[in-house]
Amino acid sequence: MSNYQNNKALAEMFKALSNPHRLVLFHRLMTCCAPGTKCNADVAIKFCVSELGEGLNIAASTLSHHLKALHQARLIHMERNGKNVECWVEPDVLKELSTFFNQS
Amino acid sequence: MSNYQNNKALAEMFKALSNPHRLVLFHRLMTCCAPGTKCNADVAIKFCVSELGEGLNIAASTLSHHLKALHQARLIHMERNGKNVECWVEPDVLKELSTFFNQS
DNA sequence: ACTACACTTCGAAACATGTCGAATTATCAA
DNA sequence: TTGATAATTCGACATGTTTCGAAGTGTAGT
Repeated sequence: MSNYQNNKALAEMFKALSNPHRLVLFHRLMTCCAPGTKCNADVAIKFCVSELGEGLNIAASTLSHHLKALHQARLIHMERNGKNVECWVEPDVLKELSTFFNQS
Repeated sequence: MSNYQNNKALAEMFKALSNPHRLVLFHRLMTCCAPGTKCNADVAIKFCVSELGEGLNIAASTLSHHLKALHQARLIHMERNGKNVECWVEPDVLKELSTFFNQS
């Protein structure tokens, strides 16, 4: 985290994860593999926006706003597929964040 | 991150790290060992409040406010020692955060 | 007791965030 | 082309954050 840009980018990731609703959304995308197995699949499981929001009891506009925030922080990817927009997490970002807290 | 309390506590940690100034402060405390060596010392290096704020160009009251936020999020420890207040990071919290992003 | 130093609390100002409903855009199917 | 479904943008409001200087608290030395 030596340079300023990196610090700013990291702070923006943490800001995106600082809201309980967004943290749930990210966690749903993050735990892409079967429980107990190591996540090393090349193809991440994708969720569409409305699927992700299930059980959260927030308006669709709020959900969209939160996912945009996660996307702008470069934590998740989003891609339109027909009527839906699919969201997923690339393993790279998990590795980056994991090693940040694990560094010497 | 299955239960609600854990989610809330994690979100509060990320909120504390979401401010660039606080992230710098935390990082200074976190990188307690010599560069390139694994941090496995039992005794964390401690900094007093004013030392931590060096070069950040923020008012003492702002610095105090930020450290309080890190402390309330359970990211850092604080203890008065004479005129100074010493701050440090316990390795446990780094491990917790590292494994969160590394989980299956 | 007085002073100096380190830090915290308070009050205020500017700014950012979370949330909603309504309106808008995008896509597909009939 | 019309309608249905999925998602986003907009405007508004309440609430929270960042920051400062001023004032207050705690500790050590004179």
